[in-house]
Amino acid sequence: MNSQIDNTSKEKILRAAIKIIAQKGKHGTRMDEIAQEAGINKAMVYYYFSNKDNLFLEVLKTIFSEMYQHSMHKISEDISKGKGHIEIINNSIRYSFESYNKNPDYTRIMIDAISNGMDEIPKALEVVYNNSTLSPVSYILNTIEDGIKKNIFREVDPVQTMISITGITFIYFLSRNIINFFGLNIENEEEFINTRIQSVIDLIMHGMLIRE
Amino acid sequence: MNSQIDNTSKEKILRAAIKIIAQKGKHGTRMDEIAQEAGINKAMVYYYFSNKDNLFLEVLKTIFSEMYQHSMHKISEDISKGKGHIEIINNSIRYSFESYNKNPDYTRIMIDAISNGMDEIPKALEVVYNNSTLSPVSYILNTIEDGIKKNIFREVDPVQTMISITGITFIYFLSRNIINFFGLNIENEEEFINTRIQSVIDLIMHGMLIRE
DNA sequence: TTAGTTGTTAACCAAGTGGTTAAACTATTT
DNA sequence: AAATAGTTTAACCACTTGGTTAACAACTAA
Repeated sequence: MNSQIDNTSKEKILRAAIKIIAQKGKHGTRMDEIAQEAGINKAMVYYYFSNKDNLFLEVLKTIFSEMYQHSMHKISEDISKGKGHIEIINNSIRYSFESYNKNPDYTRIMIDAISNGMDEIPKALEVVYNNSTLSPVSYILNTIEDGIKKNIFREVDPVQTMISITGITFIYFLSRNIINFFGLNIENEEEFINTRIQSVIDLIMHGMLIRE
Repeated sequence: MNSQIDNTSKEKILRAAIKIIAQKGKHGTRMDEIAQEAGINKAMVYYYFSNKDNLFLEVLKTIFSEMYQHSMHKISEDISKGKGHIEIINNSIRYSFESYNKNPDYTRIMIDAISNGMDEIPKALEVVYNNSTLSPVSYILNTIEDGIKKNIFREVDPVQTMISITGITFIYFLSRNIINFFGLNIENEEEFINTRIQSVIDLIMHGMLIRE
């Protein structure tokens, strides 16, 4: 109902929870600390979110749906503009980078939830997927499949390629904190990410495109 | 000193800790639970490992050094056998898959530690790196660089490519527990991993090799 | 004005939680 | 056999933690 700045207590708690959970993980996070970060009494957290598990579920729902919507919006815009297969794939890589980079807290929580195969994930994804059968994943998959039919891409396995693209875009944000062990010393991160995007697109396109 | 079955209390605690920490993360793990899993009194955990932080550090050291040694051994064997650039890269991808697949507990703890950029990581890596300046990473890097000079590989950025290879091999083990959201329903995992390895090598090689 | 609903707080509690201790038990050394 | 050092345990403790409660304020509706 309140699409204003939404500075309600509930929203403040949610934002505080995201911040703390990103730092310390679900188990490492204390309800008291969330309340403190939000600047309100701990009882309020229970008033609005019942318990820790439920709060965590709401956090996941928020994260998945926000990230989903960001990618979904941009990709479907490209498709409706009639952009070509190559550009759609390349842009989807860019959008993923944007998304992960813009929301490091979201990314951290996602990694944690995914790698631990948390039970909450299916529930969180329900919210995201229940309105449409379409998703960024299905868009990319269709683009790859169609690109193969039209002799733009080699006969790669679309699902495997999809997984590979996800991994190749995800890895930097997963290992951001220890990236120096790759022998890197990143001074300007924005610049680094741009060269990384170029390098990823270069590798994937040479990997997928038909040789002439 | 004891390279036997090493069924000492200390070793039992370490193995129990790895198992529990993989399941519940560092913060979610209770010292009591580790003791119970190891079948000994909790005080023994403190006797051998002082405190939780130190136990966790020892766990990380064990994991990193075991995984490091496995890859290191296999890659340097290939190099000393005089294998070619392409085969070295392809095999290193296979070895990573083997490593991650054989030790899911290790992989989970690694992901957790890396994504949270834990302070213990540098300390844990010291143990691994202090004896030699060589590492699996440096071997791959050198192979890529040399392959470019010899006109086998395209003029890719070696470090970026190294990161990409890491991501592409890692992603399945990161998302293993929610892989069905990619539209997959894996019945025979061993078989799946083999097709995944093939697909990864195919994509990377087409991405790297010079076109003729 | 008043009665109900919603939002907020300080104080509280039972169940853990990491960590300790003192005593006992078991090799090993002299 | 006695002293020494290493290993193991039950019981303990101070403190934290998720969750509750009862009273109170503030807004809303009649």
